[in-house]
Amino acid sequence: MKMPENNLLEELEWRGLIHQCTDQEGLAKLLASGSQTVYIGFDPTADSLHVGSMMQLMMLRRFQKAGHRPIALVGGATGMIGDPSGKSEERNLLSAEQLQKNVDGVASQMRRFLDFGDHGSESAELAGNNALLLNNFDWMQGYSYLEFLRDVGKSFPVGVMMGKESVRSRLESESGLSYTEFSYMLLQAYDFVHLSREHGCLIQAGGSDQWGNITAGIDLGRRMHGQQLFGITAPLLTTSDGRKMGKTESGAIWLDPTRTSPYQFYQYWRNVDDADVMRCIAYLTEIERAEYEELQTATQSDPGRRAAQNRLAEWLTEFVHGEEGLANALRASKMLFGGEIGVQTDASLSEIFADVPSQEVDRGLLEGEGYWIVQALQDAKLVSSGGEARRAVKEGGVYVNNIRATDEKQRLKKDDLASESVLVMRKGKKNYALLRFV
RNA sequence: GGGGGUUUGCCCGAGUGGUUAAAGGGGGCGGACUGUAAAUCCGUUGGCUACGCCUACACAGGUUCAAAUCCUGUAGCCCCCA
Repeated sequence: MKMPENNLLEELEWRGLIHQCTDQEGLAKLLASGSQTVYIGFDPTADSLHVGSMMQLMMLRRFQKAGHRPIALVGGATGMIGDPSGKSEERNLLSAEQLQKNVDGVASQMRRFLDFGDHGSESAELAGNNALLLNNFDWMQGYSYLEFLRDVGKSFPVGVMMGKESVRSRLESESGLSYTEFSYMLLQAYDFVHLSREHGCLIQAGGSDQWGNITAGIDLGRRMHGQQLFGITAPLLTTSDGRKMGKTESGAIWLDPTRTSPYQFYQYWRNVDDADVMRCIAYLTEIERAEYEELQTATQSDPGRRAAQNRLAEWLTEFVHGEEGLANALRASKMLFGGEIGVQTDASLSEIFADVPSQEVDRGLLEGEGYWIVQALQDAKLVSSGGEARRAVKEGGVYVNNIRATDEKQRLKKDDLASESVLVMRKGKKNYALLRFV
């Protein structure tokens, strides 16, 4: 068994990953005394993880690398209830089938972050500090309501529960709080106690929004078994103006390449604001302190180079999508940002423009007098009316195969194709659409 | 139940019989600048194969050569009296 390294907390500290900690000195002693077990819960609200959970997975990974054993707990049971923390409204309940699908999807993605050994199940528990993947549905499903109330509910003073931020804010809001969500805290608290008992897990980590739930678990552990448990939370990954990172107008950034392509993933990080980029590097990557400081200096002295953003995007894309994913993202980025298209093959265009929506149109349109550009823009769905198309051309915002079109009367012919059968239409800086002539 | 007011384009908000497809601002979209940024500046922002035509100012009808602008009715919002 690898001996734990002492500098884990130091590392978390310089990375700014310690937001709150129940007993940092005690925790430091505990971690120094030998390999510990730490857990973080993940909400299976979708069948893929997004960048929000990435931070938590990296946290577990950091523990594992330091010689501790991480438990990734997917909330098959708690997911059925819904955590009110940080939510302004009552959540819709997920169906059992959907939940199972989500648990499976999320579990497979975790393998990139954590070493589960050969099994990734409880049987691997004895093998060093292999990670464990547990589902709280397994121990909650058979727990009767009556028993639960006697064992767990008895140790929960309502006064304390009412004092929790997550409960208070919801009670003050219009939407209120259902009894179901009010009870959520008990379930998560019990998870911690269960894990401490069954797996010797004394530490729970999480985002700062989990503080209330974590401390509830610690209290419960003390009341039920006189056990001392530890909690540590990381700050939430927000932008400098206070919004959650990892969200775009079109939705969350997912780890699943079919939901968010490696190219989009790469682009997201490449475009992170200067004010946020160093925090992203600290929170999400394993870039070492020396390089971190170099990048910080580089960002200050020569922000235009965006050394930090590039490094961040490359590091994360490679970590999540592998070398090939990164290579594709880089290639596509180069071409989509002003690169000349020249003569290509259908195959290579399809690969480069994998994320670009495409429309099929009749090949015959290119014959005779040709395919009117205003029509082409509409067919490509880049504009919603002919007027808008004409305007776009007049404004100089239309490009065919990355060459600016200036004449709204222009007709496209076979010679304009970028490959055997594809035309690359673009409006503005980065709105692409492919037209496939079939 | 009685009286008064209000209703404008994606949003806010001018306009009170005739160059009004509707001032101004916000937002959006283009462009320039730049770092695939921010800020700034410029342009544009109903539809139509389009120097013209069509549809639009809550909805329906009316007056007029002509209405977002006047009249009537319907609906939404607001205020006052009971």
